[in-house]
Amino acid sequence: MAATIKDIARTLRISTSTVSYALNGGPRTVPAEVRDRVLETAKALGYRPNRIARSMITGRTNTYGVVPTEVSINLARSPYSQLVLNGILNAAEVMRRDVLIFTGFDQRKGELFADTLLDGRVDGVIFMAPPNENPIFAHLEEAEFPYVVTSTERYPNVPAFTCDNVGGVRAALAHLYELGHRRIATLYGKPWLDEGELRLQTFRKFMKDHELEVPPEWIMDGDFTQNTGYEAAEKLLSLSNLPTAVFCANDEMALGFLRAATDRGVSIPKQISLVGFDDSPFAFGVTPSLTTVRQPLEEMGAAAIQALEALREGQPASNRTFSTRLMVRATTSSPPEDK
Amino acid sequence: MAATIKDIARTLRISTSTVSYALNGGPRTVPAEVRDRVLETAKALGYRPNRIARSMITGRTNTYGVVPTEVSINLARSPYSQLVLNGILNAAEVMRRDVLIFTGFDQRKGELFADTLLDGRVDGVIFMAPPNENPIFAHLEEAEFPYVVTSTERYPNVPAFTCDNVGGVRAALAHLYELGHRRIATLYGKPWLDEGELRLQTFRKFMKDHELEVPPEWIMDGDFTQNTGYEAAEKLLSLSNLPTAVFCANDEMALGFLRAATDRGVSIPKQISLVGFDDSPFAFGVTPSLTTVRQPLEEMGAAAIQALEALREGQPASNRTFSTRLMVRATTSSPPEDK
DNA sequence: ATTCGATTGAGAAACGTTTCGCGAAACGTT
DNA sequence: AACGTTTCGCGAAACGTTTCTCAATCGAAT
Repeated sequence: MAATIKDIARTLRISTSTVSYALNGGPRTVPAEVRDRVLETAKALGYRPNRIARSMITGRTNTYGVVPTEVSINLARSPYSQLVLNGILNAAEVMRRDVLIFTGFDQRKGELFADTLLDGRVDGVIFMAPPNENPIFAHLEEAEFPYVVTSTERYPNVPAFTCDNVGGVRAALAHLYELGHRRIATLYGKPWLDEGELRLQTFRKFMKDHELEVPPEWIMDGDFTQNTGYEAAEKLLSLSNLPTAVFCANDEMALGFLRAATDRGVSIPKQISLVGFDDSPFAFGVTPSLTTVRQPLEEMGAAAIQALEALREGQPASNRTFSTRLMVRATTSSPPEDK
Repeated sequence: MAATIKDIARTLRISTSTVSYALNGGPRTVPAEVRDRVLETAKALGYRPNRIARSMITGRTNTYGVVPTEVSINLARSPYSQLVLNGILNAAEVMRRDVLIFTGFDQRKGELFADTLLDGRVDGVIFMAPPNENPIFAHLEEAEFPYVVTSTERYPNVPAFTCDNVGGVRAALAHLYELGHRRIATLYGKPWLDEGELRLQTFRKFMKDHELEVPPEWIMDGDFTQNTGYEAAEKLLSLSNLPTAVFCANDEMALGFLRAATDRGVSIPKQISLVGFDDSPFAFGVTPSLTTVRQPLEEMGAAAIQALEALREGQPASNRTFSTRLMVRATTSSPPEDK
């Protein structure tokens, strides 16, 4: 049905190689007159190059893969993934690349998923916030397949695009400390993502450095969703021994916390100050607007795909840690006077 | 480097066809003993099937394309796209398909973009909220390439996945009317997306049927982003002649409106009631939480990709209009007594 | 024993490109 | 006129599969 390069060749009674050269301005030159005739017939026949066939030869597809992982799987509920993906897509657009989203990372594990990634459809792959341990990486390594990750530093030899977690958490806690808070709780992300753990460690270190006590029930875990933020808040707010501030490892959990507090008539920030992490798009729009640590997620996504491009050109791609910025808004203030 | 089917054949001194049959449980049977040996050697050699080569023959890729368009291009700022895409991805996951996101729809117009879509990488394509007129569709039509659209009914022969716009708008307006509102303004989406226009038409019809006057300055247009909602609100709120309610064609614009009102000290809903459209994830979380018309965007995305699958099996895929549901929340109340 | 059908295997064509090797023609230089 | 150098064009190999055709082997039924 669809016209091929052979059809053009046959119509013009010339060889397919000549057609190919003409069409591509290929490695060989073709007299202008012939080239024009080829272009003309191509148009007349409605010829469209078949990228699959080309890929067979060149081994290139001009397409990069993205693997959403457990953390980021539910795109709609994860501003993190939305922003990173958006950064990837916008950068891909200017690079004139397309983006293949692989599904089923969690279903088809290890070897099987490696088969999918390595089946020739993409030139490289980005893992968005991959979990700490997964057999897949060993397979990619072995096949010398280009890949990068965001938001984890767990894989030493892999180009990683992360934010300055330590600096970000410190800035948030220093802000609370300066406001006068001494009783600070935290809601961290479960440690299957090492950023969650890293933020918790930094929290612990900060508290220790400032000689502040943290009762164990003030250290709560969640899975980065609003729901777990809500649940954690309910548990925390029923304690007799309340903190005056809470630091959440991401904005979604902070938002859940905020909702729970509002539902229970606990005033934020009058009774409890709240800090999030990410600076999701809604952090500003929420009432009261959320104090949070901004990480440049779109830039990180863009850097990730640009790194793949560099890798593909044979250049070494290096890690990059983006700096964070504390966005002070309306959910933080001095702690209540009494007590 | 990578092992191929030929390597297996050579190692075992059998033909490639036998290997292929063994590997696929192919169209022909292979004695169990041979099959086991093939599978074993495949594993030993680290063989991975090359899907590109397979696609060349079968003409299938098990991948569907998604084209974000002008309206939805900025994934991160468009809850609409996020939800539809999420629906697509989740459905794709259970169908064991992957999703290729095409970039550059607006840069490379018409013919050129058709080349990209038809280059063999995908079995069909979903246009998320495509604009009213675009030459691309004629090309796809001509190539008999499977495609579907969401949120437009402009293309009569194309399977479309939309919501019941007329019913949704009517429900929203009827709600306001019952609360006692008679002075209602609207912020509609620019008519390059026909849903914007459709919602405006329905608004006009409703107002006419109920013999309500609408001064022209109460009919404002936006481009479905928060910013235009904010700007429209600023303009509207500086009028001497204020409505008591505003219907926005999507939640983003409603949110922008809400922010502008808050900034100006105009109380929602006491002074002005506000209704949105979509029921984005944040509509519930915002303060005051937004009254809005819910459309099942994730279901629509899932239906779209399932329709492609049906199309591919040769079954005719039909249009589908999803019903909407009015979510009454805190931005609507009776109009102020005075005046 | 002979025939028939089913099973098994080999070989090769096909998918649509890109690009290499080779020869012929054209050109300019001595 | 002989030579080297470009330019031009053709044919064919290659990429890694799937699947067709054909032939050979094997059982079982006549």
